[in-house]
Amino acid sequence: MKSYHHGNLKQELIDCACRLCERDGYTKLSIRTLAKESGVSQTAPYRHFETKEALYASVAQDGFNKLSKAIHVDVDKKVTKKQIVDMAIKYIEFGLKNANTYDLMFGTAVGNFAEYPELLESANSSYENFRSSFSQLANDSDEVIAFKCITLWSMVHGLVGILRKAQVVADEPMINLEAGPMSSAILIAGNLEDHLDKVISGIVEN
Amino acid sequence: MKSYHHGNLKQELIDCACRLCERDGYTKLSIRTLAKESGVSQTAPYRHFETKEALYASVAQDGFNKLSKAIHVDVDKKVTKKQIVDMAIKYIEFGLKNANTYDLMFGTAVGNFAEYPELLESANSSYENFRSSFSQLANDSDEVIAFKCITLWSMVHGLVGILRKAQVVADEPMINLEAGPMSSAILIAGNLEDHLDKVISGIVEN
DNA sequence: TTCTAATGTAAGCAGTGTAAACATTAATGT
DNA sequence: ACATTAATGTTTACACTGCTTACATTAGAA
Repeated sequence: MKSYHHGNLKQELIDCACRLCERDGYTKLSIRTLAKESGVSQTAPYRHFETKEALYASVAQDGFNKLSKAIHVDVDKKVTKKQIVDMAIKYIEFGLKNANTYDLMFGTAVGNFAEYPELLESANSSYENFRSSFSQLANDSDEVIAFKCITLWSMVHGLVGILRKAQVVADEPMINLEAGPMSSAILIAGNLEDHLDKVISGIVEN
Repeated sequence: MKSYHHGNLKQELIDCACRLCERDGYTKLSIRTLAKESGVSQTAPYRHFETKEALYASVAQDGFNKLSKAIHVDVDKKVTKKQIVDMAIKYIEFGLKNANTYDLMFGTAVGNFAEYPELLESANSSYENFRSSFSQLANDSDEVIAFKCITLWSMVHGLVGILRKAQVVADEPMINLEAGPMSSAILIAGNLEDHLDKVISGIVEN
């Protein structure tokens, strides 16, 4: 005995989309199967998402919120370099554990974040996590902070991409990643923490 | 007066696909329009590419070949740090100028390079460009070379991603990229070369 | 010259995003 | 309390997609 109105369809669609996107990759997601999964008609989702891209935007937003939590550093007290390194590792772990969602966040599936204000805010907020940590590390100008910040962000972002591709590009993978839980991948990638420490030192100590 | 057999369909399909992928993004490419563009029937392409992914693989392969040319450094003589920095800049320029193709090369559209041996070889060859340059820079073990190499590659790869997103993520773009020719974007991103030099120093000087 | 493999075509299936017209109900204003 | 409206659902349909199957043509090898 189900009522005509679902009651909480939008959130259920988002949750379901997040699950399916992460499981199968966002390209495999169809609005029709999503609707079926939620027990509504094929076109019901269009009452909540104007286009498929808008749905992607919601999934990406959820991803940025989770990323913010994952890399959060308490900035009440002064931030140490070690905390920055930890943050970098947390970031990379997030990118590897949530690879498909990460694609949605940083790929081209959502063309222009400005069209989705909530996504834009979540993305900016993730960036702000990076920025504020750096601002508590040394007495730099905003400009220098921004540059250090972007340099680190680029590095961890790039590492996520390369570590994922590494399994694929080479006959003998350049870094031997286990398929299993990614925390062990970090261990296997071995010197990663040392290297992050080294390169981050290069960034931090001007 | 056209003959039943096209004569050079495969290469024409690849060329056309490269053009359309770079212009509109690979998601917009359809095999049907590609066939129409080449004046053959809808299903003719399937005689040369088993699946759409196989077509993507050819486009990606072409991308890696172009990348190799773009970043090539003559390794007969000893390589200087400045040459490494130049290579990094060339890489970033390539990624920004050929953004859509770059997505195909490093995204998930082609799931497993090993299924496309020619693609795999081109990709490995690009990597080898990086590796051999580093090997001419200092007397490091293969392992150390590999790690330095991956570290730099990750950084420039990440920069490509972030510089592209930067225009989108923030209200005020973090780095003010011109939409025009990307060489000017590099100029506008201003301190980029300095920063590359700085961070690369951190990598290179162990 | 004949046979075969390579390469082309035609027709059709199952699935997609999304638009338009209509049905039901929750919320709102008097 | 009731009428109206806005929100949210359904039905139907269109144009498009990747891909399969069965068949047609022709280039090249035997």
